Amino acid sequence: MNILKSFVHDDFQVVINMIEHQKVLLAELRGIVLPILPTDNGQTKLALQLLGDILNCSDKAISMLELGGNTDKLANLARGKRKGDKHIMENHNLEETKQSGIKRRKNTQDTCSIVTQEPYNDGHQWRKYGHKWISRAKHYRSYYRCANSKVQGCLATKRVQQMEDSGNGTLKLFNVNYYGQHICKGDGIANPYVVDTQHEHQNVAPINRTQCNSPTFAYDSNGVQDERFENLFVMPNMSVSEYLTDLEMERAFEVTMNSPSDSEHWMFDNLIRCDQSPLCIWGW
DNA sequence: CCTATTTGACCCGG
DNA sequence: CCGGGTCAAATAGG
Repeated sequence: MNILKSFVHDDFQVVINMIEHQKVLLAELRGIVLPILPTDNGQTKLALQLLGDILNCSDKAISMLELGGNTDKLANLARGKRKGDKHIMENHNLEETKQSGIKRRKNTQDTCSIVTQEPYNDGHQWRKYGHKWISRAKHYRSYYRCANSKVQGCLATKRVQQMEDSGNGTLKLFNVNYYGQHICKGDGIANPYVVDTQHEHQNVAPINRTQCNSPTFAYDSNGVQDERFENLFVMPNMSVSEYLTDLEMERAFEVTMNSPSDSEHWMFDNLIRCDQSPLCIWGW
């Protein structure tokens, strides 16, 4: 007999909420620990991996609870496959499997992707030039290029794609892919303010995971964060996604990217910068 | 009126 | 042929 069957819907929801809270606490802990950990250190990497594993376990637990004790689905999930729900696994592995799917990318060099729970400001001003429904991802994908692309010929572009949510609809993940380096100077920076994450991290939830195309930093399915993004923070405390619909979240992304007035609400990476701009997300 | 965004069409690689 | 990336005309908003 499945013990889960004795749970009613509300019981599951309580547990889900607890796990969600646990994730938030873990994120806060991560924000506290990361700045004091030495970089280029094996133990630091191990710690990051463990944190990622814990988050991953939480996500899986939530997914299982979302299935509400359906033993068949649960068994399939445990085996890593779900009948009639193939797209969910495909979405989950979208970034890994897309290598063969991506076509006609002009500058596939200097790519970098960031997965964030919230819209975040990367410090650059972007102009949207496309918006397309991606069938495999079951969400729209937005295409942006640097606002200085015309004036300064900056070729930097980015792609914002909502990923599958955590299952209970309250956690929306966005995968932000960057292509090409910024060659623009100054004007493209949407926000001149930089919050010192070394001192402001107490109340923020750090980003979960990142990915870069460097061969030495292959994507880790366990969510191990690239050390170059250790201090990339997202919106503090509360989750915007708790209040917004998909479209509103999309809009929030756009507004955030272009609204300097929101500066005090967002934190930026203070490590990942390039020569051209103090806020350039590139650093290599 | 100018600028930014939206959106359908087109292009291209697999 | 299909899916994904980009273009550019139409539209919205200041």
